[in-house]
Amino acid sequence: MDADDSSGSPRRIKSIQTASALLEAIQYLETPTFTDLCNEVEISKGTVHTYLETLENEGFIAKSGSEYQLGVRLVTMGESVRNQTDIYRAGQDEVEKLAEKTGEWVHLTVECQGQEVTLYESSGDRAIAMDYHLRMRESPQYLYHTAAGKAMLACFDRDRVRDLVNRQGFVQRTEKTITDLETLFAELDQIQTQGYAVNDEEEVRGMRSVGTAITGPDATVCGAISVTAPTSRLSGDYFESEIPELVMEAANIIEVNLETAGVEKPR
Amino acid sequence: MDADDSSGSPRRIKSIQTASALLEAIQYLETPTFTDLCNEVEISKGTVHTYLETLENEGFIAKSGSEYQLGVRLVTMGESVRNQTDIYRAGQDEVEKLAEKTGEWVHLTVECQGQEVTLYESSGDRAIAMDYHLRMRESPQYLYHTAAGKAMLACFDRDRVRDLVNRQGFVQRTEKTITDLETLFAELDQIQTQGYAVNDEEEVRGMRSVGTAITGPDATVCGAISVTAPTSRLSGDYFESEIPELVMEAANIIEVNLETAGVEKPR
DNA sequence: ACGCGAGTTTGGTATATACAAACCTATATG
DNA sequence: CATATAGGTTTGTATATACCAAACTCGCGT
Repeated sequence: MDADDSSGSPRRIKSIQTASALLEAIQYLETPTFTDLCNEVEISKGTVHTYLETLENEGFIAKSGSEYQLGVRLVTMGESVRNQTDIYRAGQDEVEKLAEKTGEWVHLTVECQGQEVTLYESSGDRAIAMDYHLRMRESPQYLYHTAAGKAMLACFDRDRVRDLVNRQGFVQRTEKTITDLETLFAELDQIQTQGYAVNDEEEVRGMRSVGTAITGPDATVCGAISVTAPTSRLSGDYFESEIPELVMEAANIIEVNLETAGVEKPR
Repeated sequence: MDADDSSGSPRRIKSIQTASALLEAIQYLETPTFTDLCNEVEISKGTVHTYLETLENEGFIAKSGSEYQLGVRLVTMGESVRNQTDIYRAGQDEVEKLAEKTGEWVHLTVECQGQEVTLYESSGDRAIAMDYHLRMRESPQYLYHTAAGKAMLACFDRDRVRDLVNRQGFVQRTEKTITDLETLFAELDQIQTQGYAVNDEEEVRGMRSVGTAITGPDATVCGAISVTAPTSRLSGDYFESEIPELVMEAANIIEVNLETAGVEKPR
C-alpha cells in the first residue's frame, strides 16, 4: 500500500518486495494458512503458491501441515546480525550487570527504519510481564513510545523527527502516550538537557522505564539502553535519580567499550 | 551452484533465489563491499546494485559506509521464529536448568534442511570456548558433526540419511570426524539402542558432547538437546552414564511439555 | 456418490529483469 | 595540475520470467 515511487525511479526488484510483503504477513498472522495469505496480499493464488514454494525452498519459511511460518534460517541470520553489531558485543555484559543490580528488565535497542528493535535483553530476578517483553522482541516499536526510543529521538535532528512522525502518525497506547509534536519536541528538549528519558506509563499502564542513548565515537546514535519496572517499584528518588544514574553509567561504559573496540555504527 | 532443476518444473521465483544467494554471501563474507559481492555472485554490476538497493529498502540488509551487512529486521524475524517454535518454549527452562546443573554449555537445536540450527543455548558457569559457540549460533552445522545432530539422524529413515549425506558429502573437521556411511550407520544403530549420542572430539579437538533427540507427540523428531564440555571434564563414568542420564531426563521433560502444550512440529 | 473448497498445475502474454555499456565521482598517479 | 583508474550508479533494451486466469486435482463432508 505504500507507494515509495518518489516520482523518479530508483529501480527495485518487484519480486523481492512481494516476497517481503509475504514474509511480513506470515510474521504478522502468526501461522497463516495458504488462503489466509491469499486474502492478505492482492496477488493471484497461483502466484502466491510459486512464491511460497520458493521461500520455503530457500529456508525463509516453513510449512507445517497446512500452516506457514517463518523459517529457521532466519534465526541463524538474526544471530549473525547481532554478533556483527558492535553495540551488542560492547553492551551485552553491561546489560546483564544492570539487570542484576536493579533486578528488573534491561533492554539494549537500536533504531531501524524509524522504529526500535531490541538487540538484547536481560531480566533481573524481580522482572515481570514476560509476555509483553516476548512480544516486544518480536515486533519493532515506535520510538516515541519508549524511554530508549525517546532518548534516541532526542539525539536526532528535529526535522528528521518530524519526518518520522509524519510518516508513522501517533498511535495512542495509553492515556499518557504522547500524541502531538509539540509535546514530543518539548520532551525531547528536556531529555537532551537532563541526559536521559523516562517513560511514565506511556506504552503500558503500570509500567515505567528510564532510558538513555548510546553514542558512537563519531557522535552518532548507535542505540539505547533502558530499565523497565512496574510503577510501584519505580518511583520517587529511585525513579528520578538513582536509576537514571545507573542507566547513564552503563551507557557510558558501553560507549567506552565501543570506543576501544573496532567501531562501526549499525544502520 | 546447486541445481534444483529436477528436470520437471516446480516453478520458482528466480529473483528470490538470487536475493537469497546475495543474503547468504553477505552473511558469509561478514561485511562485504559492493565489489566483493559482485565477485561472489555471477551477476552484472548493475543488477547487483538494484538487488542491494531493494534489499536495503526492505530492511533485510543495511549499508554502513561502503560495507553491507544483514539488516536488523532479521533479528526481529528470527525472534519471531523462536517464539513460535514449540520446542523453544517447551525447552528453554530445561536447557537453563541443565546448564546450571552441569555448569557446561547446553544447546537446544532443530534440524533445518539437513543441517542443525541452534534455537537456544545456555552456558553454565564453567563453560568455555565462547567464540566457538558464538560462531555455532550463526551458521548451521552438519548433523553428523555433533551429538545432537547424530541423535536426530538416528531417528531418521536411513534412506533419508543416505540422501542427505550424498548431497552434503563428508566434511572432515578433526581426525575423529565420521567420514563414511558405514561408520555413520553403525553409530546411528548404536545411538538408537542406547538412546543418546556422543560426540568425541569429532567436530572440535578437545571437546566432547552428549546429546539426545526430542520427539513430538506424533513421534517425529522435533529437535535435540546436548551438553558440551572439554574432554578433560567429560570422561569416565560421568561421560558414559551420568551426563547421558541428565540429558535424557531433560529431553523427556521437554517431550512432556510438548505433549501438554498446544503442539506443532517445526519444519 | 456427489459437490465443494482448498490447493496445485499449466498456457500465454505483458512486463520486470538483467546485461552491457555509458556515465558519474572520488582517489591515486604521472 | 592533468590524467588515469577503480568503485559505484544510471539507462536503454531484448528477453526471460512473473503473473493472471482458468483448468485441474485432491480430500472432505453430506
